[in-house]
Amino acid sequence: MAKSSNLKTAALEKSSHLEYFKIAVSVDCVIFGYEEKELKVLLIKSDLKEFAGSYSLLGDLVRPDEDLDKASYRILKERTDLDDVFLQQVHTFGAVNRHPSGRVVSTAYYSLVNINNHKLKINNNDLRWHTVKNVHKLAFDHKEILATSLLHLRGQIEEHPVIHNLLDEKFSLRELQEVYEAILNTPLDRRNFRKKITLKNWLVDLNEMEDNVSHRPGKLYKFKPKLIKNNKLA
Amino acid sequence: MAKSSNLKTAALEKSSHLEYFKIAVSVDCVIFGYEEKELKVLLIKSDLKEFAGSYSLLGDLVRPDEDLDKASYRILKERTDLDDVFLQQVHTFGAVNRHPSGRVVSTAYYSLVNINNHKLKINNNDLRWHTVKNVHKLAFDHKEILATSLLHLRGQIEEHPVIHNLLDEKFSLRELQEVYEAILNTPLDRRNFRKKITLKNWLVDLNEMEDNVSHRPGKLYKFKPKLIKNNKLA
DNA sequence: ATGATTATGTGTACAAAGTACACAATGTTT
DNA sequence: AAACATTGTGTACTTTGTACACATAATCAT
Repeated sequence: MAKSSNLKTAALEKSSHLEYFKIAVSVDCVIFGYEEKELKVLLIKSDLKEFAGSYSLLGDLVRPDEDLDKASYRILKERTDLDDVFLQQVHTFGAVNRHPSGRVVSTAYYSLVNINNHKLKINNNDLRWHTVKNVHKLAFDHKEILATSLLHLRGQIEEHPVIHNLLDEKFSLRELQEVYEAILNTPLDRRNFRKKITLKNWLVDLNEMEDNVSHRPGKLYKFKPKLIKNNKLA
Repeated sequence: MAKSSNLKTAALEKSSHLEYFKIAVSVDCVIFGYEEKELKVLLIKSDLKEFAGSYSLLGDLVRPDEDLDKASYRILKERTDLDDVFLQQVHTFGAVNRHPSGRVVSTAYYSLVNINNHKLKINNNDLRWHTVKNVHKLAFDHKEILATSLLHLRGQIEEHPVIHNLLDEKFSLRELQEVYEAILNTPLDRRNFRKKITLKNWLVDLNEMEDNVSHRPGKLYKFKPKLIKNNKLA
């Protein structure tokens, strides 16, 4: 806590502005996953009486000595044990009455994780994956946060290869298309999808085939390693 | 301040989480204007000793009983006396040491105002318009906030008619193009610009001509009123 | 092993949008 | 009336988006 002396105008001197330090800052993480052709989101049963039975996003208060971005990583790490994850700020929600227990301004981050690679700290029924399409009510303003984050995600996947975070390293074009369809909630034309992906030039042909399907196997691809590295915020 | 009784887990009960209420929340407004073919930004001389001589964005702490969005309107109103203004959240900056006097998480908003219509509370030399291109150093992390907001603005003007906030009601296509060129910091082809604008279908031909130019006058246009109304955040 | 089933892999015709580029018309200044 | 400055306009080409059908490869059931 920098205590600066001789400020011309002590705009933030604690002693004279104590009333301003009555707002808490939190982070809410919208953690998207993908499984069985559905876009999922990780939710936890709310522990507040006001929202008994409701689910909410994973959030926590930001510590006074913790960067906002770091707080989002901490929350993700605590909940999923994931260390090296795609995470991006979406929006900050600051309505006065958005939290029943006090004034809390919350910054939303969204994340994409591969569900199968991380069946980790998610053991109990209070913390589990929900199909985004079926999420109708959430505690606090979390429904709005989820909706905003989903729109944000839909914009991102058109321009950036962030979607790789949801898939295994190797995947077929069908699998990739299914992820897009799940996120956009709309069917896509197969030939046009392949043309579009080809134009983006994101993929490497592995010269391997699927071997676990009960029909003609497709070719396997991966994302260009360079793109994946640039994907991280940190 | 809702004091809720019988919380299952009092995640935010003040008494037990006092240490979290040590973060202040502020809003910084990136107020863009346009004058003499240049994109401008409204800056104020910093009143903190650490940044003596530096300029900073217009910002203020958010009051405990004030919505985040409302705070940005208040700041704009206080500084420019503008009431009915385009304002949009950009990003939240939360590095621990971004403010020398304490922990302050700040949410940036950007705004577009017509400089000529609002020569208002800007009387003294500590608060004035600066050409964005010439802004090199700012107090705090405000250079980064400005840069982020400018990128955001560049994205917005391609998709939304927000630019009307910078112009008088009636304008020629040349004037409109000059605003785009100032914001994008690049020259545009006149014929292609006109085609693009025509396709967007944002303008109404007023069947009037410029009368204050010393050359062939251009036709005057205005933005469709419907678009302008949808422009506000409320 | 054969036929039915399922999913892969591919190309063309058309529409929409972006880009590069030049010349005649209109008003002002001298 | 000539020089100047700026408006207003269109075409050819490229790129991107969209609609759409058929042969091929592997599995499954009999």
